[in-house]
Amino acid sequence: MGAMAPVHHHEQHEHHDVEEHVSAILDLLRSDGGRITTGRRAIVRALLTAADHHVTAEDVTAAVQAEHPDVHLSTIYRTLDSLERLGVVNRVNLGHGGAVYHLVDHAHHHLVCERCGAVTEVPDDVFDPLAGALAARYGFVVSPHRFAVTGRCRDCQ
Amino acid sequence: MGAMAPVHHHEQHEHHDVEEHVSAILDLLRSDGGRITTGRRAIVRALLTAADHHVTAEDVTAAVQAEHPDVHLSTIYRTLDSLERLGVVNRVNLGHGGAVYHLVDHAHHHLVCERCGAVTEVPDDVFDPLAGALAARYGFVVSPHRFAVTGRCRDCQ
DNA sequence: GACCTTACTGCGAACGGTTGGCGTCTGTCT
DNA sequence: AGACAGACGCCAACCGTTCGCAGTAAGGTC
Repeated sequence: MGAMAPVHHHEQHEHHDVEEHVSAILDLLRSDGGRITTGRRAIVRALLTAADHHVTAEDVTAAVQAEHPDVHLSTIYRTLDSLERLGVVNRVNLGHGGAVYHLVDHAHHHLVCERCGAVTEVPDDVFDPLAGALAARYGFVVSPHRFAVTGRCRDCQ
Repeated sequence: MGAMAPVHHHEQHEHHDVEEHVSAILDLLRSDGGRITTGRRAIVRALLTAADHHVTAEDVTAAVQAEHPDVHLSTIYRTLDSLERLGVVNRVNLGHGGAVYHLVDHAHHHLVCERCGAVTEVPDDVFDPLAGALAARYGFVVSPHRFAVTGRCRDCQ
């Protein structure tokens, strides 16, 4: 059995991880004086299992409402807000359309194509020299992952 | 006389420059098939004489309406839009509140403090290494001055 | 200078994303 | 179990911006 269904085991394992992670985040929420509701649990789960790392409030709403139709949009905003304050997610304003959220441990910056709208993730280290220079010259500490760089992607030159 | 009122002369000179600059931009607008109206002239003048380099559509509206009260907000948006297409101004989304516009020849990037909202201008060259790295690694060409970097300014650490 | 085309205008309504107030409900601590 | 503080659904308002409309006027052409 073990050798016959490794993928299945793997999925179980991932599922287990997700639930554990969900609980950890909810605990964080509770230890901050917050309360745990089914809505919040679903929102956190949606964040952890999102196909894309960049989800809009609308994306989260769709995922959550698939299972819990009466979780209201404003609840999603409020919960995402709480999660951001707790440092669980980052909210990034990509400039066009709504903001996107992603987990802080998916640390990266964003390149947004002003033509086709494509979002490219780039690792932090590309920005390190810039961050260093800004800190040294201006005393300005860049907030990690809070901003997007606009330009033209490879395909849209 | 010349030695007695240099400032006055200087102001006259600046004023002359501004009107010349206004005309140059309006000519650009016309040569693109556009038309010149008192509203547009006032909008361009407002841009050129703005105290701050970063003006919101509201700022422009206030300045324009001081002299021409019936120039409508939507006209300002439309004109700023045209000017951006012509490459006269850049529109920058600072993330909070409205977008700001500035002349392209005031080339700079923006550091926005997420705490106090202060905007620091930084010269292009600080970003050159980053822009080079993004172009080399991702084929991504950064749009000059279209984005803002979020973080904490020196006073808000 | 009159004319005609077409762009620009003021107006106001609508948009999209987000926030706020309300009264009710429900976790959580004791 | 009871009490209190959050969180909830609902929905209206918010802000910056865009759009459609009908009217006006700029600027090339004769």
